[in-house]
Amino acid sequence: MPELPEVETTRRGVEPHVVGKKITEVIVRHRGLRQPVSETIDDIAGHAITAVARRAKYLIFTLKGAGHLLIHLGMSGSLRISGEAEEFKKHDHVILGLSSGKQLRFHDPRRFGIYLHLPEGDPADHPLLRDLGPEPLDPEFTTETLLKGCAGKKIAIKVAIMDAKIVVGVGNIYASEALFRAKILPATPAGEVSKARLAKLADGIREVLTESIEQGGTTLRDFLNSNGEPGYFKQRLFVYERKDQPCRVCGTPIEQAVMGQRSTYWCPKCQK
DNA sequence: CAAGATTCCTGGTGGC
DNA sequence: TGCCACCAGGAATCTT
Repeated sequence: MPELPEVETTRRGVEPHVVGKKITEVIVRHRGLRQPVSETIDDIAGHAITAVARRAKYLIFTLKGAGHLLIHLGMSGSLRISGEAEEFKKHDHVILGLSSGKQLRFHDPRRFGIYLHLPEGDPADHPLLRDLGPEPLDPEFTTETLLKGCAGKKIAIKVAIMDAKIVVGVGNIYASEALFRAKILPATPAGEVSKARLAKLADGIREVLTESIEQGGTTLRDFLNSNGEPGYFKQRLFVYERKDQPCRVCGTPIEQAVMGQRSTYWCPKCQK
């Protein structure tokens, strides 16, 4: 489900409810995520949450005196603040009771998510984070880094910008959207896109992610923020899931094909 | 190596 | 209405 804007929306929604609060209780209702929920997860009870950060599509909770929590929402995960009296939903897998009396619930029907406790060390050194590429909204993401990532590559540019070693956070929706904004056909081999066009693409990636965050992310089917509300960026999508519908710029029907095993959308007139 | 395919899992949708 | 095939915001791990 969630790409960078949805994860950032979640971070911003959750942060004010958890920072400064102590974890009073840990309830694990289903351990079987993409990796099993950490065996040491119960040890975080009694410790306060001091910060909530994001790296790529991961959320990192800093726990005073108990290391960090590393959470990934996978394809269908969400974090929600709820009252302790609220009944558990079917796929509420991990619940943290907070000193405010509220709860932070991790809900994930498909269980592709990750919920790990890192008792010690710098989370940036964890194998899941260690080899990640640049953050698209940080200054380290430049035309040069994108050029370096694409150099010599025969894979479609659309597949390349979804590769977390080249740039993180760009998932299937925003890959198509960024290419539309940069007027680049998604099937173009990554190594054949000129530096000038990669500069446009870097701009497109930054713009589409920033605008989506401002709108609270994209709700296609089931994404809800930490308050249970949808994101409003869907109405601003130019191509994603708009096969055969008229291009919002030129009216030409939007085309669709599978690239890198994922549905890809583009306008055959606006994009070259 | 790079590139492509498969895998984990549940739920919603559309065709018959 | 039921059944079934197919598809879905990710990404590690296979095979080719």
